[in-house]
Amino acid sequence: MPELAEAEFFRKRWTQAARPSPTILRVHTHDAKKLFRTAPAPALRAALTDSALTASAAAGKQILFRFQRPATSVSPAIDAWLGIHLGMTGDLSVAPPAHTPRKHDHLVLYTTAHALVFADPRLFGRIQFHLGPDAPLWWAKIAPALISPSFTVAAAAAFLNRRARAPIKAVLLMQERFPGIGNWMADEILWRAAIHPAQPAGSLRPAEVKTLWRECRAVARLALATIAGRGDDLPLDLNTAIPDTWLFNHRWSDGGRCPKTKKNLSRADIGGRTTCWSPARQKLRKN
DNA sequence: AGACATGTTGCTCA
DNA sequence: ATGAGCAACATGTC
Repeated sequence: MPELAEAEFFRKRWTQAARPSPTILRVHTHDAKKLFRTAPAPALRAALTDSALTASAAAGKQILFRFQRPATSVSPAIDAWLGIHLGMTGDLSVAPPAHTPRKHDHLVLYTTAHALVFADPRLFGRIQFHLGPDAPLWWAKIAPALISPSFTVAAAAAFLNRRARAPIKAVLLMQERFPGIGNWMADEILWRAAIHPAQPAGSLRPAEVKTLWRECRAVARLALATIAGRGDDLPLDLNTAIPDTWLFNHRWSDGGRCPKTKKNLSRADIGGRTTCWSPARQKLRKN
């Protein structure tokens, strides 16, 4: 599921649920080695048990939760960080405190009021774990957010030049410069910017690069405003949340019409992903 | 039955 | 060394 706005939605959902009773009484981990590759489950369980969820953040498609436990006469203080990447099918939900873990519930944190559930059927997600007063190194190295002042048109232009021969669609999916953009956001951005997804990144004119940069920021802002919500526990239904004036609800199957031109949309594999665009407004330019 | 899926990574080849 | 392209990962759904 998750691109940047959904990561923020899920972060809020867990954080909100933990607000009244932040202490984790019990931790369930499912035997999914793949998910816990860099996070030894026993150490994670030991650190999180009796700790309180005290802070959280989302960056790109990554989510980070901070857990703290003050020192007592019998145990030292704990400062632990839980990183979650939701992959393609990951989901953070909130269940009653008596929740019995289901087949794909790989991590469940129990408080007095709730069970915080991480489920992921396809196991493309990642769980990371870090001990210490500072956030982990991998978190600090995530590229600047699209909506931050550090995401400049110059930085975007330089990156496009470095990836000059790759289709612009593939370049927008690169997290090292466009954190949080996934398949549907990339298509939405290119559609709004009126740039053909197969256009080589290095062939964009300066005005097009600027438009692309502006639409990256606009779509990131709009997606956050439309999707991230307040973290309530209603199911996240993007088809309902996202207006039909976006490309989003028209892109999934053959036969869709462009909301701007009313002409037929095209679909093809570009940059290794199914891509949808409006030929009437996104023209491939041969140099 | 078969195609397809909102993601990443590790491998090849240029 | 760097970049481009692709298979692989694992499971559910249409």
